[in-house]
Amino acid sequence: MGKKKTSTDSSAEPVTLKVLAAHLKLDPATVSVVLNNVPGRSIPEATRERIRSAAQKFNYQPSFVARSLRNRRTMTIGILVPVLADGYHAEVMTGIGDRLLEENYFYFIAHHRHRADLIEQYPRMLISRGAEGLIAIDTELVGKLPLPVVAIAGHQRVTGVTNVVLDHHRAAELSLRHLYDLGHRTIAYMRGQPYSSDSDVRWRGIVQVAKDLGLSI
Amino acid sequence: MGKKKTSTDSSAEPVTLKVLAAHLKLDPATVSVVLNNVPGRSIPEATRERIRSAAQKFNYQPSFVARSLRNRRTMTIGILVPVLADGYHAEVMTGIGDRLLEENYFYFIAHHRHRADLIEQYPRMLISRGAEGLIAIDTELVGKLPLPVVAIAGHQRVTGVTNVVLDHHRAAELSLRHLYDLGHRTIAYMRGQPYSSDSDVRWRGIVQVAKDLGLSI
DNA sequence: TTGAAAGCGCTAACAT
DNA sequence: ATGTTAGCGCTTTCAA
Repeated sequence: MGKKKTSTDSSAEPVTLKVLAAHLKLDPATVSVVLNNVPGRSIPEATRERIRSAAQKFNYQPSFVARSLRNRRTMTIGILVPVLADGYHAEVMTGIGDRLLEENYFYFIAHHRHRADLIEQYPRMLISRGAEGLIAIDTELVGKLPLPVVAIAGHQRVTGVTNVVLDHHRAAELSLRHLYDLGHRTIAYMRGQPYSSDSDVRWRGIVQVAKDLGLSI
Repeated sequence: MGKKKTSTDSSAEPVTLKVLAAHLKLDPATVSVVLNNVPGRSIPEATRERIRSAAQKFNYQPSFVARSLRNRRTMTIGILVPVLADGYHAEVMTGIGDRLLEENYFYFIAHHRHRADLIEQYPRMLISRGAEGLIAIDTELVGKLPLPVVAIAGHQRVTGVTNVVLDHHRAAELSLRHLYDLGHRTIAYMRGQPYSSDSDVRWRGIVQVAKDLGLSI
């Protein structure tokens, strides 16, 4: 094991597109094009192979932040939840997380312990961090946010029932619309527990909106 | 409420530093300097106030991705966990999350359900996403990663005990070192449950390394 | 078949 | 007291 290296390899300078391209004596753009399989570009298979194996060899990992900045897509969702250690919420999060990871999304989780200041602060932070959508679990968001929000109420208050109906339809609208905009056409919905007060109305909202969008559930 | 606006405000073009500066007839750099309270720059309080109130008025939210790219700091940690719906792990995550959020860190969580392919894949994805460190809860990572890793084993296997000791010291080293590098000097450590097999050795590792670094716990 | 240029939004040096 | 320049790492026209 030659050279000096810290025990964490933290000395290794990251291999960017640029260094990779320099090593290949090609332009970063070309490398990018190949690695991303951009269609409609004629590049000989030989070159492609050269590039791919170099990427492999140097263990090139594209920078998601750079890509996000350029593409204006972060593939990131923000999740708001009162506490993490709640069985029901954890199940919901699991379901959400599964779908998200499958779709190459990651998510930030922020738990607020019902502190009003945090409930107001975190959404902004999540937005600032590039969240493309918010999922609020058992969390009453204040004000309208400039991005799609899905509200999942675990312990629905009895008061404000009228809003609940609205919220559910709205949530369905927002969530499905968002996924729709992302190009998804087949969407799984985890129906709530039968004993949960809002499962039913939420389900109806989903079905209704799905029909409007011509989606299959 | 004039103009047309969608119900989600999704039509609103994001207010960047540039548009803010343009509106103020100042340079983006100047605005940035003021909003970030960069020391050692003489800018009249009047101008500062103008900038600040404009930022407020337009609800300017700095782009974390742009900032991350520029500063090479993402303020993001990756957390690996088998499943979310586990009481003990949830508690650990809560503690971690609390500290992280306090320190303005956010975290990605990836749950792998012990699937080997995911355990190998997720760390790369997290790194690619800019995670500055990884916390592996009850997760046996494969190979050395190019970033600080803290391993927290919930269900410690009886075999491989020798590694456990090493791992704990290493974890302590890595985690504390990482926080140390970030400038932290006072660090809270959540000691494990007394009945957990590895609480003790882990604690000793922490204490030892902390002493080496001259940290207070 | 490949490269050059521009720019996402931000900030740190270096002018003015 | 403020502006200009450059560049983080990437991708997308558009040129060669």
